[in-house]
Amino acid sequence: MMTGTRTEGGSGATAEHEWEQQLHSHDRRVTKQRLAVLAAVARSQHSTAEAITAAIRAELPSITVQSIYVVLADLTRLGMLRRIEPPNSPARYETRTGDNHHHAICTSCGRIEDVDCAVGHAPCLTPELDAGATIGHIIIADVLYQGTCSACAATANEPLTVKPDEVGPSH
Amino acid sequence: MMTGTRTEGGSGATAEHEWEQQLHSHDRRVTKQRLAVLAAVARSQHSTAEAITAAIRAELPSITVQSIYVVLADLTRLGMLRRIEPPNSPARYETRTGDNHHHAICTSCGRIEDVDCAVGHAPCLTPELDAGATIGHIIIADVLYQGTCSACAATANEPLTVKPDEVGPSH
DNA sequence: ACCCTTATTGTGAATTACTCAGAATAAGTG
DNA sequence: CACTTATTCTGAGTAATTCACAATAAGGGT
Repeated sequence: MMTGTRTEGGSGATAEHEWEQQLHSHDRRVTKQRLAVLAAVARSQHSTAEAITAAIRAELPSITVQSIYVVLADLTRLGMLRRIEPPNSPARYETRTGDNHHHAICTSCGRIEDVDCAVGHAPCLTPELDAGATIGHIIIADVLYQGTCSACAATANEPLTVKPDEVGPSH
Repeated sequence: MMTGTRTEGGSGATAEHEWEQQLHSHDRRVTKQRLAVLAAVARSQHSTAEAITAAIRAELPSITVQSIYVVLADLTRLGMLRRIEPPNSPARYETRTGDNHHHAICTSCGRIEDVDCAVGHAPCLTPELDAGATIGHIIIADVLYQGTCSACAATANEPLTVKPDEVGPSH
C-alpha cells in the first residue's frame, strides 16, 4: 500500500494516509466526506465552508453544507484544521495547525496569506498585561495584519470595494 | 457652555460636545440616536449591537436595532468607533480609536480587555512579510490574545463553556 | 421663526452563516 | 456477513446583519 503510482498529482495519497491515521487516533471513522474536506482545505488554504462545499461537490455531488459544517467543526476541535475568522468574511479553514502563525489579509481583494511570527513565538505572547489586566493566562495570540497586496496596489483599487468572499481562496 | 456642573457624572457633556464637533466635521447631522450610541459605547466599552440597543432604549425607547446597526457602521467608517470581531461573538464596539491597541479575551467568560502593544507601535507592523508575501503595505496589525482571566481561573471553569455574549460588556 | 431639502431613522422583509433535531446511511467490529 | 453506533442527510430554525422604501427631522436659507 502506498507504493507505485497515484491517480492524482500533488501530495494526495501521502497526506490521505496521514489523515486516516490521525482520524483513527482520535477515534473517528474514516469517511470519504472527512477525507474530501481535508483534501479540499489542503488544496485551497483559507477557503470558506461554501468554497469547500463547491470544491467537494465536483467529485462527491451528494454532500450537504450541513455535513461540511459538522466535519469542519469536528476536525477543528481535533486540531486537524484551524479556523480563522477574518472581519467581513465567513470563517475560513486551513490545514497548517500546531505552529503559531498569523495571517495577513488584503482589505481590497480579501487575499489571505500566512505570516510567521517575526521573532519566533514569544514576543506576541508577552504583552504588558500587568497594567490592570485580569486576563493573565494567555494561551494564544492571533495577529491579523491588514493592508493591500501588490496586485491591488497596482490596480489602485479602493479599499473594501470587493467583499473578501467574492474572491476565491488565497495562496 | 461646558462650564460649571453637569447633570450626570463621568465625562458626559464634555465628550458630547466633542462628538457633535466631530460629527459636524464629517458632514454628519447631530442626532440624538448618534449621540446615544456614542454615549452607550463610551459607557460600556466592547459592547454588542444588542447590548447597545438595550442600553439606549432606557432613555430612547423608540430606537430600532436597524438604526443602531446603521449608526454603528457609519461611525466606524468615520473612525469615531472601532469595531472588533471576537470569535464566537457578535461584533463589539469601542470608543478608543486611532491608537494601535489590541485586545485580550477570556475564552471562558468572554471578558474583553484593552492591551497596549508591548513595544510601542512598530513591532507588530513589521513581520517577516518579505518571504514570498504579496501583501506588502501593512496598515494595521490587530492582535487578539486569548486566555483565561483570573476570575475564571479561580472558578476553574472549562474553556468556552459560556458563550462570550452571554456575558455583559467588559471593563 | 418657518420652510424646504435631503440626510437619517423607522418599518418590514430578506440574507448570510451557521446550528439543531431526528431519520437514513455506512464504518468498523466480532 | 451482521450489528452497533458514529456519521451523514433532510428539513427546519436561529442569530446577526443588511436591504428597500416610506416617514421623520436636522440644519441651511429666507
